[in-house]
Amino acid sequence: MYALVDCNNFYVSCERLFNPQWEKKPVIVLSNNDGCAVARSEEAKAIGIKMGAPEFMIKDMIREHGIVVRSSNYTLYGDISGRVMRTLSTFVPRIELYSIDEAFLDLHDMPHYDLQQLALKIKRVVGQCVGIPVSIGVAPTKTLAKMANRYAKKNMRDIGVFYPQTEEQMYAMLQFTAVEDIWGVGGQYAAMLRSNGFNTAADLRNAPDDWIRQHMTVVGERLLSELRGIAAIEWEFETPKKKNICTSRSFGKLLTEKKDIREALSTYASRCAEKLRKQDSCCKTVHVFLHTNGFRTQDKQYSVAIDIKVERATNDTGTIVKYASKALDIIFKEGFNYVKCGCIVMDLVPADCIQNTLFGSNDNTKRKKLMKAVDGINKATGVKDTVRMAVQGFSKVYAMRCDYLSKRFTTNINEIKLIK
DNA sequence: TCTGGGGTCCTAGGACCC
DNA sequence: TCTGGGGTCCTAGGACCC
Repeated sequence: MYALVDCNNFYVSCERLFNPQWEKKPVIVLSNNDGCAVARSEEAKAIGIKMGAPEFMIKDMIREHGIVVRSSNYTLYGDISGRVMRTLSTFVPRIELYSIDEAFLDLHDMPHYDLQQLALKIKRVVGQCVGIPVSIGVAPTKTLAKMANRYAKKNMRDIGVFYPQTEEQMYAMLQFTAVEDIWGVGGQYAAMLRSNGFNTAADLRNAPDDWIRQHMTVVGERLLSELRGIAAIEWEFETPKKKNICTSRSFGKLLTEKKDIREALSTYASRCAEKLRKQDSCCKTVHVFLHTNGFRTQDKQYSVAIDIKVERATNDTGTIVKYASKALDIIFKEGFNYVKCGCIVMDLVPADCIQNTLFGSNDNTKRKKLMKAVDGINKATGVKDTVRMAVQGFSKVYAMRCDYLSKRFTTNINEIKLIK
């Protein structure tokens, strides 16, 4: 059996943790750059704030209803997430971290009759120890556990837990779940399924295998199996290493100057290098992209990307920043209002088996030590660019907007909550 | 004025090989 | 009129997730 534990309106719940006066009030959290609403309290949903609604388009609603608005504070959410996950780990032998606010728990060795009680207990303890409300779904496959979780949220709000134990309960859940609300079915497949008469998970469960195979490939085949209670999606207990690592941001304002974009890009490239070192990988390709704002129809548009193969797989900040900078020199064109750029490091290989180059010095012991020192200092200060490449600069003209940012209550000594 | 960021998997089709 | 068979590797694009 699987349990899927999902934190309710996670970012909003994190914000409320340190501002309990926002309980029962409509609260939303915005995406980077204060762009769109990405988390909404139940009250905000009730008012009609849609997922992904651009902030500037819901200004009136925000004012009228006195909605509390927050900028994204990933430092805070990441720390609270860690606390939730550690608490969950105390209940079961194995846990799969699925996202910042979700985890699958392995219940296979738990006494079968007790699972409902166990789920209730987990929910209660997470509430007591961390203060974050969660919902829990229990079922024989991951897809059904996700579905049970959603059912708990929608239909059993006060209990917050759902474990379909009879055929009738299972059928009620499948019947209740529209195809577009199934994990793994997005907008495209949902439209295709509905136009062929499959409207709910109950319909889909009975779909002919070969038809599904033909229209939804092997992904659909697995989905069908999962709906029928036979697990087709495996556990992933240890987080696999990333195959690509991307750092990109929209700029806080439109940029036209190459030097400003270079500062931004260098910062993103150096962040990529850090992430590489964190998972002990090196990259063989640096990919850089840059584009204008497609929403601004009055502007000339330009969107461009380039791959650069590196001579020798690397995770050295200076080297990756240099390649990214070279890429920018190739793709940048004067005369455009740029809105976003990013760096993606690709073709990752383990750091301990790097192919040396035939010519030139392959001894980079000093650079490795330097990077280790840089990472150490930046970690100790809690500020990622305490030590940075000169080219990253100090102007920060590209910096994101975040007008409603909370303190980093749990990770920065200068920002802890004052009681009195 | 103002519209997020970071990933994965799968397939079809082209390039290339013998 | 008629133009082989079989295989691998790579990439772009589409679908999905949070």
